[in-house]
Amino acid sequence: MSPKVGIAPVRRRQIVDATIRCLARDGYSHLTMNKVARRARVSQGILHYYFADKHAILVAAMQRVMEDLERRVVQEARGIHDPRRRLRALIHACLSVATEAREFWVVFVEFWGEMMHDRALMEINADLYTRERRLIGRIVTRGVRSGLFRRVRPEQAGGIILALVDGLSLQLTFDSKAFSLAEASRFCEEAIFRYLAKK
Amino acid sequence: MSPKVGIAPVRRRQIVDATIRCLARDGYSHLTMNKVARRARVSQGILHYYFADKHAILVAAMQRVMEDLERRVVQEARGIHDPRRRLRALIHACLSVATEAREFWVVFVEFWGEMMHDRALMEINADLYTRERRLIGRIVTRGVRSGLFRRVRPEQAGGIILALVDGLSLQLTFDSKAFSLAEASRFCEEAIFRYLAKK
DNA sequence: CAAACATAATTGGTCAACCAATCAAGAAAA
DNA sequence: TTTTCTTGATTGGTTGACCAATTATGTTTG
Repeated sequence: MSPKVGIAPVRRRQIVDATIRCLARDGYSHLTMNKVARRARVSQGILHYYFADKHAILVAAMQRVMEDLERRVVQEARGIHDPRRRLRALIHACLSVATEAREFWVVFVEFWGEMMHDRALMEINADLYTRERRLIGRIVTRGVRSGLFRRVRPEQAGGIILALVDGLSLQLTFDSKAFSLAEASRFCEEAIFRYLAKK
Repeated sequence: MSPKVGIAPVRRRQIVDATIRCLARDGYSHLTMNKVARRARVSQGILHYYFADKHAILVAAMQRVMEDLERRVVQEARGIHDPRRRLRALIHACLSVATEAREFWVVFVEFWGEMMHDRALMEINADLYTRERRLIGRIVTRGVRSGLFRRVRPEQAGGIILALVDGLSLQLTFDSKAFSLAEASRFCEEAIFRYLAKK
């Protein structure tokens, strides 16, 4: 009645993974269905069996990239209770994505460019950032309650920290001579802790 | 001996402008020579008369976007002598690009995605950012000498401030419900002045 | 001054390559 | 056998690039 049970999600993942690898390798403007099919080791036809069209594949790819990035960040800061150390871990996790998980970061940045002309992609991204701001906001709130940080709006602090991390990641990526990951980490921590310092 | 002298730069500019408007309107992945030609009100053939290929047009377009952005920022902070006010003006200039000169900002972000796979574009961008870091660095140095700011590495401060501005511009662009330009300006100034504050 | 000339600028059409999407037909699992 | 999966060839359409022919604009010369 239902042959090859459970193959659908496997195939979908296979296709999305191949898409991400293609994007990382050749960029958005050189992405073709043929390349994706070859990299996923399936026929062209099957792409349209599992996805309505190219755009649907891109939406799924962006979803996976965002998901992966979020998991990476959440996981890195988990298990640490001291807000200062937790923030430090989170900053390091975010920044090291740009250098160590370059593939993912490249695709992430590429999506920013496309988002501007694609409501569906824009919303996926906006949701991620709202969650991230809140996540960071909660860490900061804890620090305020513990008397470590000055009183500050959690969402605002989240926005600032996220902005700083994104901006430094960008410079780290496309201008590698400017400063190293270690330096960027130090700068970032210093700026953030001064921002959060009590007087 | 040389008919229509001086028309070449005019045409080139015409073509590059049309390219930028196309990018702002439809995005990188939908950019075609035909669209550019139509928007520039010239024939398709002439594009290849003035530029070797599509890539050459894109390089010229990126150069113009970067140039324009830099001019805008430099101009805004000129004539102000107090380092604090100057920094404030610069921050506002950068952030308002994302909202008021949305077209330019959109194209700017689109180029980030393509840069990753294009050495020529990457270098144009790296040069701009080096100059911007130094520009900001000089303002900060002045503030240090005047005793307004704590002692800090100029290039590092430039990197931090630029990162914060870029990151906030991004959130401002693709998540307009998060905060307004005015709020972003305040957050940014607060964070930076706390970062530069003595003790 | 004007006719002949030289070269730059511009056009519109052509073309091979490539693209996303479709489909008929068959393979594989239940 | 029936249903789901999978293939690979095909389709109609688009793309960037190229080019021969034409036009516009100066220069030179008689």
